[in-house]
Amino acid sequence: MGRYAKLILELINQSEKHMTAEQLFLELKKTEPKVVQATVYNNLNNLCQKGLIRKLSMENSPDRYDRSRKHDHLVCKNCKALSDISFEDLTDTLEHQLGGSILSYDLKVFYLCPKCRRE
Amino acid sequence: MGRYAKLILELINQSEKHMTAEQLFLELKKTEPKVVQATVYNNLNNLCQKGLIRKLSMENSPDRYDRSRKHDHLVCKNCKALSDISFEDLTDTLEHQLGGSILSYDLKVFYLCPKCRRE
DNA sequence: CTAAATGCAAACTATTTGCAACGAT
DNA sequence: ATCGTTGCAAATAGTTTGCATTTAG
Repeated sequence: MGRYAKLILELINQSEKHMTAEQLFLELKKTEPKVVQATVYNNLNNLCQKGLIRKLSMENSPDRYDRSRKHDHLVCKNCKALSDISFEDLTDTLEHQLGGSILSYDLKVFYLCPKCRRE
Repeated sequence: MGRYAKLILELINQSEKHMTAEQLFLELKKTEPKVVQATVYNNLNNLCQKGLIRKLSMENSPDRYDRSRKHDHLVCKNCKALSDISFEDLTDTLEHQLGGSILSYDLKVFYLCPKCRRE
């Protein structure tokens, strides 16, 4: 695994931020001024393929990257703020209802974050 | 509501296909040869805003459009085929676990479709 | 008559690709 | 020497925007 791949993986694992490729690039550039965007994109794709990180497709905004550990997401409908949350595992329930086995699932729960609720 | 908006809405409501903007454009063009892509995009955005249709953000592929009626999605991890499904409503469970109210949720369940399972 | 809808071209954002150079094994 | 990694520039895909024109109420 390349130098940048390691650093990018650390950035993703050490932050709660769900950064976009652009944000990761800017962050990485602070310590690695020579890095270019394409390298970040390439590394992100490699890491996804290896299952080391997870890509989150968002509506009307660039993809964000997240740890690969299984968990769900809470998304503020208003400001789009994204936070990790672990709801009870639904695999059994879903498999039972489907009548077959599933590989995984992606659950985004929309709500109004405390800040937006006060408006 | 404009002429094209109505037709696009019908296309989405009458098909199970979860078409992309491009596919909808091509479909619409069969009967309305003068329509251009930008118009389709504009109408799709309008319809989304009015809550008449739903946009599905997919990983590594263009957005797809779907009926707005609440339901979940089954996605084949292999061929990306997408089908509608209604799992039992989770709102109460999620609200209970979250300890607060939610607006909605988006659930994508990944599996291998019958065709891909045979390989 | 007016506001909304459309066509068209250009702009834009996010991302990918090709290729040459580099670096570590 | 070889192969994966990087930088760079150009290309691409998907989508949006500005503006003049047309259409419908």
